[in-house]
Amino acid sequence: MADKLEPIWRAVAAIPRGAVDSYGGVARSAGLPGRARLVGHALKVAPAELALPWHRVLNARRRISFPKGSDEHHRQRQLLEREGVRFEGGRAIPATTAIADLDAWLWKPRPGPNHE
DNA sequence: GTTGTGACGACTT
DNA sequence: AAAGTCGCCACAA
Repeated sequence: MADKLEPIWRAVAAIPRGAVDSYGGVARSAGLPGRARLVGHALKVAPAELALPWHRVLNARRRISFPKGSDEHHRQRQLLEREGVRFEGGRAIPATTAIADLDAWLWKPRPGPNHE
């Protein structure tokens, strides 16, 4: 078994339900920065027994990488929606977006007394 | 060895 | 926004 694929599979398995990650993000988590394509390959050849949440991996634009209209595309979208991920204009909105938005609000430089 | 392809991504037009 | 270009590298022919 290729040693490179195992850390990738682990990283994918670690994506929480309702969340999504990108191929590049998974690659970095696996200690293989710049190897996004390898992640795609790893998922393609992943043994079914691992039951990986492969559907939580999208491309950097948070879009499904399969051609729109393909069976795989539809299957992935259905699996994501089943766990609370919504789609707007083909873009995936993770179930944890509310938290991400709050985080952005907390960090956004807003008008008012600000001390550095 | 060389070439083309690809579940990708960052950058530049 | 959309289309190129380039870097990445495993794999098949």
